[in-house]
Amino acid sequence: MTNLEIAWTLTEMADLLELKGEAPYKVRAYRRAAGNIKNLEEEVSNFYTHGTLEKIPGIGKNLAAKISELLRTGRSTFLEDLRKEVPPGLRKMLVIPGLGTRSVYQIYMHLGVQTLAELEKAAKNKQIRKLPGMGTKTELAILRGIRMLKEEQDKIPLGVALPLALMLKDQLLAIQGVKQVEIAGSVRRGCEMVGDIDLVAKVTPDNQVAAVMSGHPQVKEVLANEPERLALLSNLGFKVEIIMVGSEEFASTLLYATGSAAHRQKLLQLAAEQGKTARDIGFSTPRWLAEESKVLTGNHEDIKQKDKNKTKVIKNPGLNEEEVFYERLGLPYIVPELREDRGEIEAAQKGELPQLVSLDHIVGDLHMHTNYSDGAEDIKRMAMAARERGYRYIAITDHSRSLVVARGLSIEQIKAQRAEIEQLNQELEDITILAGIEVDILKDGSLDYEDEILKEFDLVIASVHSGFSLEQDRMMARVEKALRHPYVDILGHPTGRILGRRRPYAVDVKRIIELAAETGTILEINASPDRLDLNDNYVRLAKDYGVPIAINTDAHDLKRMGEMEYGVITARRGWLEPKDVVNTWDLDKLLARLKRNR
DNA sequence: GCCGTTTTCGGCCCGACTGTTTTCAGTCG
Repeated sequence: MTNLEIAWTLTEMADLLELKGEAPYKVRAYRRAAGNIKNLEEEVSNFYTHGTLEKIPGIGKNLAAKISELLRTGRSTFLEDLRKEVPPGLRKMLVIPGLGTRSVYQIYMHLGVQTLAELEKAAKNKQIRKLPGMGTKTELAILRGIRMLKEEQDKIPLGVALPLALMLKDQLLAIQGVKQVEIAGSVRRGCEMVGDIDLVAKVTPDNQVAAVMSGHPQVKEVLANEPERLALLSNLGFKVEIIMVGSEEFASTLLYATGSAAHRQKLLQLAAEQGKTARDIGFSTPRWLAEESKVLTGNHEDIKQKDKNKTKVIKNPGLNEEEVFYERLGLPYIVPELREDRGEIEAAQKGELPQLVSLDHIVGDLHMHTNYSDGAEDIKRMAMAARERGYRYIAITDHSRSLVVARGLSIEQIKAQRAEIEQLNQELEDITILAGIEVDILKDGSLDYEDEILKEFDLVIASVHSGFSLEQDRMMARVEKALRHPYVDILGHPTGRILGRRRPYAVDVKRIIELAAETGTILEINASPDRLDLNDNYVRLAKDYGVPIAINTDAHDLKRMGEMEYGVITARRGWLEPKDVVNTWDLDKLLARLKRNR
């Protein structure tokens, strides 16, 4: 059992215990344990083997016993008993903003509602407002929340899907008869939310993929087992699709399975314009998808069975061999992140594809928290970890005083932190620490410290952390005031969305981008895979307006500094080049660009 | 349920906002 699976199991226990009305500190202990395990570098099973589970922070005697049972048997009698007591369907309702455990349990007890469908029905039938402490507003919040959930349709964030896909890739490579594996589909394109995980494997006819993967400990159910296609449902509820083909079909299959459908369609259209058939360019629909694609694309020309004899055999097919298909259309290679039919084929034709930013270009991280506020590590450890990543600078940006939950900094703490940073800058070589702050934008648009304080920082990020439900006029006035502030260098997570959980607050993002351009404010791509805020489309718009972007992790611990990758993927999907991203610049150039120094 | 003692018990992130009430419980960050 993987750390992620254990963490998810503990989280389910926490949810069910909370629904049951258990003591809040007990519930929090489960959640903390889950969080610690999720972030753990080492496998929990190693601790188990050595009998040192209780060495893991937040794991005591009780939780160690529960984890031992999980690792020994793959099951938990404790959880199974809990599920009998509290219907697991109630957990999904907790995602609805405004509905907490007390309300969900009330609704269950009074109306017997156990699923989202039943909840929606009860709300539509005006049953909710009859319950004590609930009224029409709650009913509307429920219907709104269910609408949001329906939009997501069981999708999973890239931050969960990508690590899983990489792990599966490694595991597949270890199976007899597997020569190469690549991730495909929306994961490869870097979409922020994905429906399933697609992998394309180059195999020999006697491969053991189906046999091994069907019995895999993380597989809950085999959804389809065909000669060239294996569809699985994982324990965590994700769909995984493995396409198995021979060498000569690998590249075309990868291209096909990577999509997007719109991009594919456009390529075929271009081929037709050039008087070529799909077969001419070696881009015929794979057999395993022939039926499905009829529905997906409605294109009947190209879905005839592939004639292997007529397909040009490509030497050493692989990732780069996808280039051949583009070449045959007279195009340069188009990377997966751009394959969305958002003008990439036209740009390729004109030789105007962007030279996209990549992780290698990133030399700093301008948004991170320490144990001065709600981070887990001290400044030095964050700085050393950044240096190990090859960064040249970081900005420490803890929370401001209004954010009490996050232990926002008092004026005295700001001074103490500044002194410590100066000391560390003397001590540490090859990295510069900037003394920054993530200052709250208060409800009236004023900032959480006076200007005399703000001007002392090297860099200021301004973010909204309260009053999310202001209507658009007031919210925009608030953000505009912050953008116009002379000491605000970066606007943090500009829309405030949390994927699958919280909608963006009521802002006009286009207007924010215009204002950023006007005021010289940098906009953030918050790289946390829960946020990815700005998203790819707005990033592209910001680029069009010439607004520079900072890709920041907002890390609260060492591990999450690694989430830079997701921010970079989002930047690439937004067509950004290194020049558009301020934390690819050297420090002098960056500092000179800050509003305060201009 | 965990942790760290002041070592077997008491503290653990706390205050604002919202929707429901008419004094407050629940939710959220």
